[in-house]
Amino acid sequence: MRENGHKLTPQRLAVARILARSEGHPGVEAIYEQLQDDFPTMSLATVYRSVMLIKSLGEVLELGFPDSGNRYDGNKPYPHPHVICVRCRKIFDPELPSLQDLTREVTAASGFKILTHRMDFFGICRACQGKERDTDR
Amino acid sequence: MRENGHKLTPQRLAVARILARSEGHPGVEAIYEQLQDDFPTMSLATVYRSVMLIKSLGEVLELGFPDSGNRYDGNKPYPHPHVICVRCRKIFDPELPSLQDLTREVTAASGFKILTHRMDFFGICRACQGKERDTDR
DNA sequence: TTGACCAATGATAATTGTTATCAATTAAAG
DNA sequence: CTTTAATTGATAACAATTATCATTGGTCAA
Repeated sequence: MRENGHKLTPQRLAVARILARSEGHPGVEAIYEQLQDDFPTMSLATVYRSVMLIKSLGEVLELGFPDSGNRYDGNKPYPHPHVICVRCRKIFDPELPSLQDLTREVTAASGFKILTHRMDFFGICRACQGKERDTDR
Repeated sequence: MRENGHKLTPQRLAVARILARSEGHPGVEAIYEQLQDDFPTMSLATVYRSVMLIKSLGEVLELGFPDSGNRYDGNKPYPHPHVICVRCRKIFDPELPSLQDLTREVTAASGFKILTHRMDFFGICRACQGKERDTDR
């Protein structure tokens, strides 16, 4: 990761590293906690700023949720569908061949110049389906 | 609109009426402003509470955005795709035949029990494409 | 290598959209 | 009408994020 007129600080490097390596889609708080070992004095504000910068460089995809913090995907920093477990909050990336057809249809149906999109499916993951739930008792 | 153990107040009626009649997808603030004529003393909190109640009755769809207030759709209170203009913030409902295939693929690919979904396309609407933009000068 | 400058940091205040609190009001049932 | 619990209005509290500002520290030129 090289910079375009931005200073390369240890803090930024650390955040970028975490984003690049995380398989699950971490939130700012999760990133902050992972940094506690190596950077105990690092401010939460710096985590926000670093993530914002990396996002502006197009190296991370931001997944905003209105009721809970944003999550970040550093592995596929371009729009793609997500499947989210409403129980354990895990996020998966499904392969959806029909997606191509759909985006074509959107342009045709709306006349918009489409810039980006957001596609989230919410449900119960296989693991959580296995566990007993409240309604069973 | 009848109630299931909830009192029918003028405020709730007014909010429900606005939600049912609005073609554009209004936010709480927009609803609040429309109410100023008939209910000048009505509290913003009551707007929030009324919308929340109506949502819990399944009569309105909530569209949450992390950076800007939520918007509401009282005409189609079930999950469906939206096309949103990033310039004027207008929201349209496109017809997307491929949607059926896509939801099938999600279930197959993820193993999730899908409960709901959220599908937003962001771009520039036809009207805003016509207007000159900053980059032109 | 050193020094200076300006961007970045840390700590915290401010902000925004939303929910909670609570005394006063009012819809609903008798 | 009266009673009573739900609802309202006003405002405080809240959570996630952004802004502020004095201090620190990368970076680059000498």
